[in-house]
Amino acid sequence: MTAYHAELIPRSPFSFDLTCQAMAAHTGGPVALDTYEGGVFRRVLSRDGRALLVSARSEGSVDRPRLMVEVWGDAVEPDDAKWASGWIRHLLATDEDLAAFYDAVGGDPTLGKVLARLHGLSPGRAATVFEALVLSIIGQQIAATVARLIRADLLQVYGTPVRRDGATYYGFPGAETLLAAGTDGLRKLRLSQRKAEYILGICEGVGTGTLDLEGMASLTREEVVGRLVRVRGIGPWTAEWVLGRALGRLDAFPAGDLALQRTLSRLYGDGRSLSERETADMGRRWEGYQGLVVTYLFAALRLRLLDEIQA
DNA sequence: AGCCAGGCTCTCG
DNA sequence: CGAGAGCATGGC
Repeated sequence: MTAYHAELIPRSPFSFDLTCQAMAAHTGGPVALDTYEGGVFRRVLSRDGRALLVSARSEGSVDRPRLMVEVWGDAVEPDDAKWASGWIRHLLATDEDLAAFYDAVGGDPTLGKVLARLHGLSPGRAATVFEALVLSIIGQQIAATVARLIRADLLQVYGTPVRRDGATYYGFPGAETLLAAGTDGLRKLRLSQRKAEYILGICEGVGTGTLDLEGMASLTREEVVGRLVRVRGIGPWTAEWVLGRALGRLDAFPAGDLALQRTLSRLYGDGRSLSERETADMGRRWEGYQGLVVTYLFAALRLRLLDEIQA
């Protein structure tokens, strides 16, 4: 096995550490899709039927960011390094203009403190819409800890394993694989009957071509949400979540999200829990950047920064 | 033990 | 329209 490398220069400011931590939080667990250990971000992706391990580490700083990307695996070719670099740019959203975001919303004193603590955090993305969708459906309603356990089983049972230095990394299973797993296979992962049906329905649509998920990148926000919500199992929360997580839309805003409602209530409300409508109204304060605000609030929540910010 | 989790569909008024 | 039941499972 050999490896090839490529350099990648993100737009400044860019915090490799914060961005990778957030990625790992979204898809992590006992077995993770995006892993971040010892300063190395790793992810298994397929190219022409070859499962390759793509990794990145930082060789710069937040203000002078520079990443070294590596691609490793069977039958890897020099040309794969550029391909891997393109994926890291997508996954870690390395060319997002964070400075413009800070200018636009930094005037808000409460939010300003969050931005300062998370300077350079970029809104990382899922590799595909399909992946974001399946993971979102798994995460619907259930506690985050339970979702992590189910994700781990999904990867271990149906993912594409790549072994390196005694560790195993998993690529996300394709629609055909999950389709073959069937209802029984998915239920064994502790998914409800309905969630299994939702996921299989999506796999079927992807397989037959009636559901073009990856083509949604070129559509407007309204078009994407409109089409997604028509799919069984996808409601407003999932559609907005996928819009932000996979398509990188900075204005995606899952107003129905319980954790988001609680967080906004804590920071801006009177402690009373916010309704979905009130949450959506509040999102308009940050028109155009609501999704990025959500990224920052959830990161602050995970890192337990809200207590000190509130005080 | 019972209630709730980073929702959605279906049913019923 | 809006409201309510049911879903699976692990934590508290």
